[in-house]
Amino acid sequence: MTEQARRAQIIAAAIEVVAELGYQATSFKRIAQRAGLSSTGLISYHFKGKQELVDEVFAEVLRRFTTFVLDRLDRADTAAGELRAFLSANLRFMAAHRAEAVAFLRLRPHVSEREVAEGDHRKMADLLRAGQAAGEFRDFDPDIMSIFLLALRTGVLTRAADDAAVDIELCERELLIAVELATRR
Amino acid sequence: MTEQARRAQIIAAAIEVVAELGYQATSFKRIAQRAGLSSTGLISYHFKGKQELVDEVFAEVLRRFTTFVLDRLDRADTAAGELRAFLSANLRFMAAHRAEAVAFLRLRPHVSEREVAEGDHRKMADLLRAGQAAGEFRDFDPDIMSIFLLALRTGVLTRAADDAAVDIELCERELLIAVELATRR
Amino acid sequence: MTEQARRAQIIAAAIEVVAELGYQATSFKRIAQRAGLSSTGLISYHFKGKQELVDEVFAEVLRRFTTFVLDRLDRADTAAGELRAFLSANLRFMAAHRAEAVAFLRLRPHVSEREVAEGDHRKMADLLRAGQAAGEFRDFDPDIMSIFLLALRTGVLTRAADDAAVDIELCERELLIAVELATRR
Amino acid sequence: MTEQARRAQIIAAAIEVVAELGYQATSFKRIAQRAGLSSTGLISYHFKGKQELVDEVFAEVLRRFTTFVLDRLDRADTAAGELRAFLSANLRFMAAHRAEAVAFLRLRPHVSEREVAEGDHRKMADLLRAGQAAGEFRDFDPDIMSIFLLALRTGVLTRAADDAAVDIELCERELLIAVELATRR
DNA sequence: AATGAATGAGGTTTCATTCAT
DNA sequence: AATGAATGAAACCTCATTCAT
Repeated sequence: MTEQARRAQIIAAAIEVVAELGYQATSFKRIAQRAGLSSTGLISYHFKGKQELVDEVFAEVLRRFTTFVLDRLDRADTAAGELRAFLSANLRFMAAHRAEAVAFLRLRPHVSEREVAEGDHRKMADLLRAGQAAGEFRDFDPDIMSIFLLALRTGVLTRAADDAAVDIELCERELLIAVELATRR
Repeated sequence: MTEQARRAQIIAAAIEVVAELGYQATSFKRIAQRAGLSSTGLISYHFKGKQELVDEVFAEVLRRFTTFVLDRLDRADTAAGELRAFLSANLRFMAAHRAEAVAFLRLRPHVSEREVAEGDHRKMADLLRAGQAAGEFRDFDPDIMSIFLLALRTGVLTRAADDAAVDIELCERELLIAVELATRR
Repeated sequence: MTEQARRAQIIAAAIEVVAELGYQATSFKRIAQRAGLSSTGLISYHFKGKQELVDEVFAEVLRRFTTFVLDRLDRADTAAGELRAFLSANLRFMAAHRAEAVAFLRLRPHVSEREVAEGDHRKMADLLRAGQAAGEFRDFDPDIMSIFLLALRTGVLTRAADDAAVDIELCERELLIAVELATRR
Repeated sequence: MTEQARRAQIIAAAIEVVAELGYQATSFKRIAQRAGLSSTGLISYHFKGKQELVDEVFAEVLRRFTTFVLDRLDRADTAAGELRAFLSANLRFMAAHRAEAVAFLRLRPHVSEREVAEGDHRKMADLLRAGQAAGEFRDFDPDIMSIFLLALRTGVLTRAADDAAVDIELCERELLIAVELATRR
């Protein structure tokens, strides 16, 4: 088996275990069992340590998340449209890729480089500034509003992660309305 | 020393440790050191197990949090006013009682009865419904809006917990405006 | 069992294991077996880590070694006499306390503070200087001669540790003569 | 690549690693990294096990050491002269080939056949006996004096290995004087 | 009520060695 | 001859919990 394939297999198993049992209960032993590996030594063979594994798992999830969102962003031609598309895509990711979304939320506090886990803030603030410059948004503080919008994103995802009964489509509709009201000129 | 006093002492130490080092690094050993206890056995003696300790610590923090917030809710005579007071009080709790607030955020995912950690939702939804009945709020889904508002509360607190440089008063002002816009009739 | 007694027991077991199997093969598991402990965790309970254990074991051996030697030093009234007594006592320690002596040699390279393991050099050089000042010794470089004398001490002990057939009393007589010739005025 | 060349390459890397990091930290992994090998399996392929590798590395270092010393022994025409040349050459080996000298000292305790590591003793005793027969040396026990002289050799080298600031030439001069005094008729 | 030593399971990690290719 | 992934034992260490005193 090739290095890349094995790493991918381990990462996939880790995502599942984290999503099901949470970060705390995610041990090398459980990942190895889930992946059908013969020993935990194999994980150490492919990853320098637990932190590297966590970082790579998170990076992989983030990559899929980002790709998913970006794919749904290109059609937007206004800042407000882009913001709507961003929020919609975020919620839909939970519906379409539950395990990854849950793993994303659970791993975030344990990623070694905080920057990676919070990479969205700057981009979001820039988008808001652009929308203000274009006259689409009212005159709020873009850095603070960025905190609000990402808090909404994360909070709704967390709620959906905790309670599978949450109606994500309904959340999406209501969220778009509320954000529109809170940001428009 | 009385049973109650001992438990309070242990809980106080646990709050500090959780706030400083996070849930993961919070072991009986560290709590005992912080509290100046002679043995971790003393913790096991007063609490049935780690989960009970965690639950009680969270309950205690939640009690203080709730008291703090309720104290600032009395004066409100409208639903919108109460909502504003609730949000303000929440943010101010972080400024006034940082350790408790951080412990609250860090313990929440590990509390055994989910109900406890999310007790706010029903009350918030009821408040929103009352406001809608009184014609103060527009016609959103109160359960969903409740998710949003608590997501904002938690997200802003989390951000402030991670980054002490966040200007909580500015957040408060902007948050009240945004929520007003998103909820008013 | 009291803390002190347990530590002493573990240290005693460690001395035996190191003397018999060498540093490399000295694991917590083997020490625990030798001491009749239920688990290696007990060692970690009494010593912060392996390095602390090693350091304490060495310190204990060194203490016994030093006491043994000092007890045989006080009768000397000249520097040359003290030097002879020192060398004699060193060799006799091997004969009288073989396990400690072997452990001393085997642990020395792994002690964390080099200073401790090489504490003799300064004192030896001082003794040599005193002897030169008193006209007992010829005009060698005392720091270098100190290296030679301790090299002789260590080398002979090492030889005796490796080969139990070495006649230590004969070594002692010959060593005193050789050192006398090499150092006298 | 030829078998012999590969073994030599591995041995060379092992010498460096042992000299730099000590025996304990010398793993197949580090040797492979140092040698630029693709896998630790290659080491196992060329050496039956770790012990064989250690033995061969030591044998190789010993060979170079011996050659170096023997090259400087030819000119001596008396036993005393040969002894002086031997000691000088030993100290100079450290100055000229530090890595090999340090590896020699660090590997010696781990060589499987003790005989190899202590091969010098018999030859040294023979030299001493010859010197006594020729009337150059006084009437000491040659086997014991052999222990002393090799202890001096090893001790000084060890000291120089631990502390690069030791002045080897000064040691050499002082050593020759001391040994002359201790052995001459 | 309190102590503090003891327990044993479980964690991550390193290691020499093996094996299919 | 070489590769590099795989193996499984063994290492040290931390943990919550138990228990005799």
